Amino acid sequence: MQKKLVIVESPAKAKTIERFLGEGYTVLSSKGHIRDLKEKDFSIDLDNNYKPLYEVPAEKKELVANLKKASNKADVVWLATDEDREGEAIAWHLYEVLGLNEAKTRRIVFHEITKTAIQKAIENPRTINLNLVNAQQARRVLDRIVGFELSPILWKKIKPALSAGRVQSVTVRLVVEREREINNFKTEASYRVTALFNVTDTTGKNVELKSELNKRFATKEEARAFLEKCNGTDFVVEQIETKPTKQKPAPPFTTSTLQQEAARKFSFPVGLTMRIAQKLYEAGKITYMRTDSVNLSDLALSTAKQEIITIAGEKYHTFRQYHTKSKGAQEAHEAIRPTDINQHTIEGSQQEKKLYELIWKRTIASQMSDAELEKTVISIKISDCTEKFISTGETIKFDGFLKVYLESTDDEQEQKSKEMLPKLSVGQPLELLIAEAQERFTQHPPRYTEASLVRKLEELGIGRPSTYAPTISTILNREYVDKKEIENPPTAYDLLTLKNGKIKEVRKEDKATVDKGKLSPTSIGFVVNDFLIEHFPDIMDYNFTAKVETDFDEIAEGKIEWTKSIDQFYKKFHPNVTEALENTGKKTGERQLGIDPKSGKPVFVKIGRFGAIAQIGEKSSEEKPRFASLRSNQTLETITLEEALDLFKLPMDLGEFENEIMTVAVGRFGPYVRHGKVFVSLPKDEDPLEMTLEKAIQLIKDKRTADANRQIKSFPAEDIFILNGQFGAYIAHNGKNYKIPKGKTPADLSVEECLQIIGDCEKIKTQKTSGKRSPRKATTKK
DNA sequence: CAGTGAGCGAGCTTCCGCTTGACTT
Repeated sequence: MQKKLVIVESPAKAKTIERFLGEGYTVLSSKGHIRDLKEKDFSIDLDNNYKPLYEVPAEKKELVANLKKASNKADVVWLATDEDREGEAIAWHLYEVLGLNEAKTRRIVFHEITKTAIQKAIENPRTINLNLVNAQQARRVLDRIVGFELSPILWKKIKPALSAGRVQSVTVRLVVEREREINNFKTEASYRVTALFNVTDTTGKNVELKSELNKRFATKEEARAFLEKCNGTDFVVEQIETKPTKQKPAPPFTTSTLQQEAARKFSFPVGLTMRIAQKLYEAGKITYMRTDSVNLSDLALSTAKQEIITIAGEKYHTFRQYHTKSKGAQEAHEAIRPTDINQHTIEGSQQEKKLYELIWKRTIASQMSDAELEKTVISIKISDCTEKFISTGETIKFDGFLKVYLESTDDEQEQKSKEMLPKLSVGQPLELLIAEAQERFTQHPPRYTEASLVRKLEELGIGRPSTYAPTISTILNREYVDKKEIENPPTAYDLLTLKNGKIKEVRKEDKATVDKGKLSPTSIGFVVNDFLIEHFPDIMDYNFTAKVETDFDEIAEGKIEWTKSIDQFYKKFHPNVTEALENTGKKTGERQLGIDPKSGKPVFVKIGRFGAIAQIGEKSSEEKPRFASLRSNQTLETITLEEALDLFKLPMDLGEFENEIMTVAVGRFGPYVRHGKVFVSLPKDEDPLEMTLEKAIQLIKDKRTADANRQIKSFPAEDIFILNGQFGAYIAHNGKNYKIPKGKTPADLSVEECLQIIGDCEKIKTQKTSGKRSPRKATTKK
């Protein structure tokens, strides 16, 4: 019997497919790319027409060896990698590295994992599309050129270990430009007028009606004048308009919409959403989670239909086929959906359950009928006024998909109440109970969240489903952007109230709010961004990716050679690199804030070796300048002279406690109090400049009790301590930490048992390290 | 882990897209 080998990208997919194919077939996976440009080397031969120098990375050697063994034994090898640029390239690398030949190799693709789809694919093989492979090589080489030529410029001109790239740098740009919009935003005040009426409805009952004026007033005087006009005048129902509207369900999830909705509904960071989705995928609960497609398989469409009819009835079902709108989508997979649509819930962690149910609801809702609504607008005429009061209401005539699921919105404005309005008739009078004119302020555009930034990237066609979450991690790890709580101070506003014929004015205050999980640029982020925009405007253009994608498409269609396309790019790009290296000095983002009133010396802020610093005095002067690091919530761009001068008040002596001096200062890990050799971090909301001796003593005392509780048991003679740590109890000995095996009660351990555990751990460690090293050495020898 | 920013130089850092583990005391 013939031996048949199928290679796919994902192990989970391999398992499923093996089940469908049955006897005679072995299905293995490549786990993504098996070969790439060398990790730490430019690896593009510029003297040899951009020839890429590929290597199998160390961690893939074993896997490749196993694939080679299997393919040598096989009579036929099907390369079933994804149907997109990257998938085609993986197939080609497999072909090359495994030493396959045309006679025994078949290239197949499928977009859904069903028995019929797979069998059909097996029956319709093709050969590897080298044009598509070359489009991928162009993509890969371009990204390497951009990343590995730009990053070193930043190391020289700004700070070591920074990075730049086609995707990450424009991502940072989005955050930087939004922050500047916010900084330049001028809030404007206006007066919003609302009214509460008493009215008799068509059944003769007395009811209340809320209404809002169709105009806002720019000044308090105008608002007051209007309320005076309202006082004692007549109000009449002028018009009642009802119109039916429809609401459509949202399409099934793609990676980016899943990330957005999990963020809105559960506040999940995008990385968490992906980790949970990966678990669900590996357990066979959902289809592939890195996709840009909204397409559902025929099987999914028909089971969804049955399910909807069972749970809600025939009229709730509407057959819908969705089409991807996002730029550069490659649609190698289905939308994200439950593999088994009959299953409404699953077993698993709370987070897994939540995410699964969200996916289930979204999938089901996407095949349900439109919701039918009726919108009612009542306009109220005010005697002798051109302005009108307007009441709007909405009622659901048929819930349709709303029975299951409603997509959330990012809109932070208060949701307008969608209540039912009373039945009234045109011409009837209303009695005004209260009218209020409230001062409102325009809001600056919102900072991006992880998820809203991903949405923007997708909109611009920048990045891919597999890179959205990692890109966010990169710009956070490089400290170009910060995810932190941003406090909005309380805002005071004026409120005019007309009641019982009198107008009263009060000053009120909205509570302070805290923005959580919002992204804002750091000082480094600002400086790197400005440098790149100045010298590499083409790369930093939001349309750069879209432009190169059209080149890649032409390569894929065989219209142009990939090396020619890269050459055109490089000939323009590289001179910019040389120019930036040769003709620019250090870029520090230096800014003079003013003069220090004490010394009369100038005060600067700039990027130093370890980040943003403030500086008093100049280097050239006789006296050395003084330096102080900026706090994590300050940036070069926004810090004021006063705030900068405050930084120099630290470290500050607080006084003595137990014959030791106490100081307060700000270190690498934030503000702290020091007492001799003991350090204690300040609580989050505590301002170091407000620190007193009393508060500092309390902090030290608190730390002492915490330390005492930390210790479960100790054998000082043997230098063994059983301590409570972040991840539970552990043993500390000779400067090292050891895990306590499961099933042991930490408090009951004896010295002997502890020594036993320490001995065992040491043994395992040496085994692990030697075991890992030997095969690697063996492979490198070959 | 709780500074640092004199200057020099060696040696290091870096991209995007595919994929899944190993692993926290």
